[in-house]
Amino acid sequence: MSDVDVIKEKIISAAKARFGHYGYPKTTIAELADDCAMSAGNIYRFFAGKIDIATEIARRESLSAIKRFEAFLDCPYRTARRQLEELIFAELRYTYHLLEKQPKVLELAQIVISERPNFQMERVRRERRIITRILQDGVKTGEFEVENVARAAAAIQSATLKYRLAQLITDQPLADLERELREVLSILMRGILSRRQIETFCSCEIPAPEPIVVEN
Amino acid sequence: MSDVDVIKEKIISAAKARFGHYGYPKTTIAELADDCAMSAGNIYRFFAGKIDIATEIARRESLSAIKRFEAFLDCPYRTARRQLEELIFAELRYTYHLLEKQPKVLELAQIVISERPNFQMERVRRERRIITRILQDGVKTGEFEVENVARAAAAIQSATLKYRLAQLITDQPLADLERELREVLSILMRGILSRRQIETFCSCEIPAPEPIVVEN
DNA sequence: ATATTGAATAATTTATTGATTATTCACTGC
DNA sequence: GCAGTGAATAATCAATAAATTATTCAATAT
Repeated sequence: MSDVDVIKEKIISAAKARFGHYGYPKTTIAELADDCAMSAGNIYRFFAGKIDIATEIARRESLSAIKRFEAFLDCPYRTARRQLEELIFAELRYTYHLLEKQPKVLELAQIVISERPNFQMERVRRERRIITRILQDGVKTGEFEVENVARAAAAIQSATLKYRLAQLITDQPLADLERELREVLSILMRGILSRRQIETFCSCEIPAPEPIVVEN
Repeated sequence: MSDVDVIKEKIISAAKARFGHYGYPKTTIAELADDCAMSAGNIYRFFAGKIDIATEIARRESLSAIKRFEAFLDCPYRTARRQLEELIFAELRYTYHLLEKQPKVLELAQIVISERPNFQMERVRRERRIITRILQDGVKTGEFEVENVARAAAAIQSATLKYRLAQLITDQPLADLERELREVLSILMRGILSRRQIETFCSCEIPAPEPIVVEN
């Protein structure tokens, strides 16, 4: 890690702490500079602007979440179906808890999105790639049967959108959302499972709630 | 219609015109009163407050839209599936065009929702009732096969949420959204059709785009 | 040279004020 | 008594000023 990178990390780290505690607007560049024992002006040798620090933090949070979800690809579940269900449930629970326990994260996300409109695109694409991968596996083993994997992945992503933005759309409690998602997935799964699989269809492969710890 | 109701209508009518043209915030009670040839204070004998006039207008718009969609229940489509598909597509197109052509409607809706948080509840419930009805019909004729009609209706409503709030969630053009919805519905339908129906499944029952005129 | 500073400037936010507007209500006319 | 008024009050909004903050950059230190 280069010198520059070390200092960047120091700034990011100070910003994480302050943005998380006081929020983005209440944090000043001068404070971050103080935390890093440097002058305000010097911050600009490492980041083009305040919003870019926030964007970098959001990017990392987003990447770490995605990485967490990508882990489901290596998880040896019995079925692709189970894998897909676990993935979407994990997303619901993870983001729900994150936004509930760390309200400043939501604020930061909203600010970054409004200033950098295509920030979300990367995350959406990455998430879709995970879904695509699972679908491909399922198709290969004959578990799933879809005309076009890419389009099906997009459809599944859209159909479960509510459970990734839960708190922005509704004030239903988590248990409610989980019950609903269970039903949505049940129908979606039935919609992509192969005829062979449908014969033995049951709607209960979906995992029960379990506590999730939100990392910092 | 009582005297009071007549005057209420006059106020509503003036408000519709002004809210639609200048927007809610730029319209004053004094102007509405003028339009109705009465004093500002007198408005309050008919409505508890400015926001209540807006709420009544929004409620009517919402009811008229729902009524329009309820008409699909009487429409003699070949299949319940087709009926459901037509319904959701109609909702997408209708609200998309409404919000696109009459931006003040969106503004009004957002204001009403923020001031009267459970305003949407009635609409959501009514819409779900339509879906439920179609599902019931389909189950009766053996076209659909679902464990629990009410829960399935809720699931279908959630899974297609994006297409009822399109402009609030994405900036995709209508054609894009229609293509996506086609795929979502294709999967959902496959997920609720009975085994018998699945045998002859095709993914093309969904109607092609057609222009929709937004009423006032 | 390169890294850093801190004062200067530009942009934003906050506070303050003065309108404007929503809402109430004592009063008027029927 | 009921419908309606309009002046009085409360609440909100818009404009301005004041203060703070982001950003730049000439000067300084390493």
